[in-house]
Amino acid sequence: MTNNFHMGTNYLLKVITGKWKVSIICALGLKDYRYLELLKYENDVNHTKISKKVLTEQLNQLEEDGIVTKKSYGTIPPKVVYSLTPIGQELSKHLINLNFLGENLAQVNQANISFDINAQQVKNLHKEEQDKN
Amino acid sequence: MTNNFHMGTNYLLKVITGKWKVSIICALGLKDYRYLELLKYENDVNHTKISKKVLTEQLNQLEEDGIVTKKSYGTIPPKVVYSLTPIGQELSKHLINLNFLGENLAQVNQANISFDINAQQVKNLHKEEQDKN
DNA sequence: CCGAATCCTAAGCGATACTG
DNA sequence: CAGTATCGCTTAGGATTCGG
Repeated sequence: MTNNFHMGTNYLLKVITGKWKVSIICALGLKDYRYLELLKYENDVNHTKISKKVLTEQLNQLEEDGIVTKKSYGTIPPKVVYSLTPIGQELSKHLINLNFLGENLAQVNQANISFDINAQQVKNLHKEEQDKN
Repeated sequence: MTNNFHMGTNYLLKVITGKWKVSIICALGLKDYRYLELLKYENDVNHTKISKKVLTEQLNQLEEDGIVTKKSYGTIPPKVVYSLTPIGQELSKHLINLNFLGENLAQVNQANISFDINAQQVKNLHKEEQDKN
């Protein structure tokens, strides 16, 4: 065992670090998605809002890193379908395996396992409330 | 299977996201470390420099998240020893399991798997060169 | 020897508006 | 439908200095 026995792990972590990437990979592990369909799914399952800009960013990075592929049908209106590469499929299985350990840890830590909303989003919620009045 | 089958994974990822955390966990998986000893180890194995502030931050977060524990001997000069919790031990095994997949992915992507140095560090290297002249 | 305090920069994320 | 472009806020990480 060399000194660098964790470098592969580190690289992998870098590839999947990003607020929505795990969620995206796990979603695509079950079925392929079109762009807006995926956007809607992410919003629903995580009970918060992901912007199109960020979804595009994360998908592009995952594509660049060999986790997802996209197929564009040259139609109008456009149709683009995202799916996992073989290695992306394998990764999604590993991620789901980690879920049990993560839930276990969250329970020990008495942590809230749902998605966080940040300060800016709280401000916006406040603003929405005020705009109603 | 609920819609939230990846939330535990996401929580776990959040806990281990941080430039040095994987490296720290894997190191402590092999043996316990004192503070400066760990600092030196991280610098050596990653061929770059980790500041004491950041090491302290990451250790504190890992402690708060139930991955590491520290034991202070009340001596002068101080002696503090860091080690993994049981769940931290389990985590380190999972991380090492991911190493193969990560190396595999890096090879497919023809990516350089070593630690990156960032723009600021490049600037500092330049500065050092210039200061010699 | 083991940190805490301060200051700084770069990157990530989000809201919103616009386009082929 | 599937994205870009622009802007602003927040956070992570690093350099450096000080303290018990």
